[in-house]
Amino acid sequence: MTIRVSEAEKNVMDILWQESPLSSTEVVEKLQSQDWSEKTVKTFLNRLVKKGVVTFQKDGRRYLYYPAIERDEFLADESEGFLDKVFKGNMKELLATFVENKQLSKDELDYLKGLLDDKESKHAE
Amino acid sequence: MTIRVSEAEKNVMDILWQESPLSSTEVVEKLQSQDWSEKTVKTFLNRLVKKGVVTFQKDGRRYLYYPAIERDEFLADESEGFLDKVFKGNMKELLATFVENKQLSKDELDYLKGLLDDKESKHAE
DNA sequence: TAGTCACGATTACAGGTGTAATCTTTAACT
DNA sequence: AGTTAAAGATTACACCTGTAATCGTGACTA
Repeated sequence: MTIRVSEAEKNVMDILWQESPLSSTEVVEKLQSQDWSEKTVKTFLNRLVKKGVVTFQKDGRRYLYYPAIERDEFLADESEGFLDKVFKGNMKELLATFVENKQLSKDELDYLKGLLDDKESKHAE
Repeated sequence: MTIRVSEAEKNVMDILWQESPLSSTEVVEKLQSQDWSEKTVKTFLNRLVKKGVVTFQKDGRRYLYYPAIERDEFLADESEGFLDKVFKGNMKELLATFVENKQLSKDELDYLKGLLDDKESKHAE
């Protein structure tokens, strides 16, 4: 089940998660900031299809691509892997690192507190 | 400055961060659970030295290895990269994903709240 | 002192990744 | 209908990674 999407490919997925289906040309356009050759982007689309994380429908001579996995599922998966690999599963240390090293805005702090309160109340149940 | 340590190599770093300096043989022993050949471990040590993240002192015919980078610095770096690459810098989404998907113990929740209170008070200053 | 052994250095090799260029096919234009 | 341009398919190629095996050398042993 472990999804294997490389870093560069991830940028392509992000585009498709934002909007789909898209033709390869459209994906290329939306990735202008990456400064990749059109060929490069098409290579990634191809690889993503082979990996089973992108599918397509034919539309005449071209394909319309769309993601075959959910963004949320993917993020959860990546996060789990990161926690395990970098922090050896130590959630407290991970959270501490993020909270310590990035100075969070008051907004972000409050948001996080809200999340925690939610969780805490579920514990109470 | 961006540190580049592969996943397998990271296991070696973890050993050295726990205790150093260590001879290659000692590192191999401490990595038994990984079920790697001794040769493999030595390859990693070599690569880590070439990457400049591990150094050594000679002790007769063998080397005593120790980390050349701080664990904290490394974790902060990796975390920053992860936030950017996977969550495109969206800290709130990252936090939500972790807090939602892993069920935190009451202990972890309290710990985290403590951190937040600390931070919040600094905001007030 | 000759042989062996253990250590680091060098080499190996397949699969993944970044980054394209070239090939093949076919829809579309003249 | 013939030509062309664009789309996807295939091929390229160097570097990184996982996973070792082999080489060269100096230290230790019989």
